[in-house]
This record gives sequence, structure tokens and C-alpha cells, in this order.
Amino acid sequence: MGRAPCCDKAKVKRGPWSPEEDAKLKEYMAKHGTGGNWIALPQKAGLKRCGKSCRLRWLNYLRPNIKHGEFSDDEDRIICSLYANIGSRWSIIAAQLPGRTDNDIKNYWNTKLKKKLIMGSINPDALRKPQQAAHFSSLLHATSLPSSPSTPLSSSPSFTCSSNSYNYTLARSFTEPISFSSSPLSNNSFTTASMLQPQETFVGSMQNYQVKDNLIMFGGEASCSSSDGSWSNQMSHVKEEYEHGDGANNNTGQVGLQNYLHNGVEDGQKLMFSSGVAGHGVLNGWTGKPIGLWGENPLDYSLEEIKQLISTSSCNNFLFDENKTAEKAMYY
DNA sequence: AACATTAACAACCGCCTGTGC
DNA sequence: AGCACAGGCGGTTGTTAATGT
Repeated sequence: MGRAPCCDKAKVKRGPWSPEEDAKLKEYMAKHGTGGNWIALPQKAGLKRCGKSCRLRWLNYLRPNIKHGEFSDDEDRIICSLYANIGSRWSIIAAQLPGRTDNDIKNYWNTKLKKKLIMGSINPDALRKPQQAAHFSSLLHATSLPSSPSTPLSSSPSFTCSSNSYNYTLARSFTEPISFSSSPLSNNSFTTASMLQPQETFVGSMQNYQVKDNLIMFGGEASCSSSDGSWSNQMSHVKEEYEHGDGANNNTGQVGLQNYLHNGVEDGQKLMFSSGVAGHGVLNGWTGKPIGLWGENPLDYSLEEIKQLISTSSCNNFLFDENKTAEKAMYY
């Protein structure tokens, strides 16, 4: 016996939404919000629709600040880059594209972007790291991050990026992965000062880290723009570390999180730092488990590799694919 | 003009997960 | 601990408009 349906399909309307239904839902949402219960909403709003259908209509179409229409080249690049890194996790990808919904991106990928890539109408150079990223990469390698005397890193960090996202992969056994700032200027924030030159200090909001699957996301507006805000409900062990941390220290949260980063990162878990809105030239960084001995070579997915990914659709998340890693390491 | 095909995207489906009891 | 439920998510299907034959 299967799961009971969420509503009586004989009694609910299906198919495209009429302008009248849209107006009703909009009006109800403006006045009452979801009230924390989508299932009960249609009845209250006077709609003969399934609650799930209302939720979808709202999130994908009626919600304010939804961006419709053509995707920009920057958005293309972000989608390609993220797809190459994390696969078809559309909600995560959508979180990096303010105003876009996961459904929108998924449709765009399936109908246009995939073809664009295969047809070669996307400039391969667009998927490679830009000059700024190269500079950032060199800073990472030049600074003391990997050279903590107490615990050597098990491998060199790797680095990759698209036009405005930076993927930085650290070894597991680091002792100074991130320098948490104790300055009053950076209340509730952290910096990666040990990685960057002062003028490039990377500050992220400590209030905005979010946990999902094997990803821990820190960041500003971009990471808060998930199509439905669901991540905000998914704070777990990291949040706890942040909130309780080391009681003897004023910078409780920072120390707690630092401890977590030192000790608690599990296999396959990655950290994502975002300091602003994707698509506006901001800095994102990924840290996580070692994925190989890259040395000074960037882990950078080329057009050909993304094409290959598309053609082998079973390969959904090749960032974590050890074989792929080894293959690349050998290649470099 | 009529029909077939393709593209685009809205909507649905069913599984999974988190939460409250 | 176990269950039920609501909501989230990704895959898939349905619908419509545009284009080709």
C-alpha cells in the first residue's frame, strides 16, 4: 500500500492557474502568509487547489522578486560551474542566483543550457578561472594557511572558480583553516585573514550559515535567497557549536565553530562561504575535505568535462568521485 | 491550411526528511 | 522509539506556442 495522497484529487482543480486564482493566492499571502500550513491554506484562501500546488505556484511564480526571462551569461556560468561541482541540486544552485527558482533553473538547464554546452555556443574560457581568481589562488598558495607548524596538511589546498565563485578545497587535518576575527568590527563574522591580504579580507556573516546534506553554507544575501528559505530551518550541529561553543571565551560562537571545523567536518562534507550576491562579482569560497593532491593546479571544470558530465548523466556528483580525482591528479 | 514536430515552461508526482506528538 | 504529517526536493509529465513540412 502506498502513501496516502496529500489531498483528494477528485475535489481539487489541476492544471494551469487562472489569473483569478493567482490573485486570490497573492491576496491571501499578502494578508496572512502561509500561516505555517500549506495544506490548510487553499481552503482558507478559497482556492480549490492542493496545498502543494499552491506552494509551488507561490514559490515558482507569484512570490515577489522572482526574475523571469533570459538568463545572463553570468548566470549561465554560475549554473554550469555549480552543476559541475554539485550536480543537479537545483535548490542549492538557485540559492546562488537571486530571483531564480530551482524549477526555473532546472527547466533552463534541461531545455537550453545543456544544449548550449553541447553545441559549443558557450565560450569555454568563460568556464575557466578569471584573472582575479588566479590572483586569489596564488595568494592562497603563498600564505601561511597550509603551513601550520603544529599539524601539517595532508595535501595542498586546491582551488577553482568560475567568473565569480571560488572553490577552495582544504585538507582534512588542518589546524588553522580559518582565522576567526575577534575584532569588534567583525562582530558575528569571521574572516579568512590568514588566507588573504588585508585588502581582500573575506568576511562572512556568522548568522547566515546553513547546513544541508554535506554542505555547510556561510554567507550573505546569496545564500539566503533559496527559493523557499528552507535552509534556515536546517541549522544543526554547526549551529549548536556556534551558539554554545567554548563558554570561557567571549568569542564563543567563533571558537565553537572553529572547533567544529577542526574536529567535526565529516567525510565528504564541504563548506561554502559566500560574502554577497552571486552575479555581482562577489567572492565565494569552498572549503572541504581533500579531494586529491592537486599541488598548485586548479581544480577547474572545463567545457569538455561538463559536456562529458552531461553525456554520462549517471555521474551526478563527480566532485566526490575519487576516481575522477585521481584521474585529474594524474593528468596534472 | 492542416498536421507533425519541437521548444519552453508550468505543474504534478512521489520519495525523503524534519518535526511534533 | 515510533508514527503521522507537512514541507522540500528532483524527476517527470502535460500543455501551449512556435516552427517546419
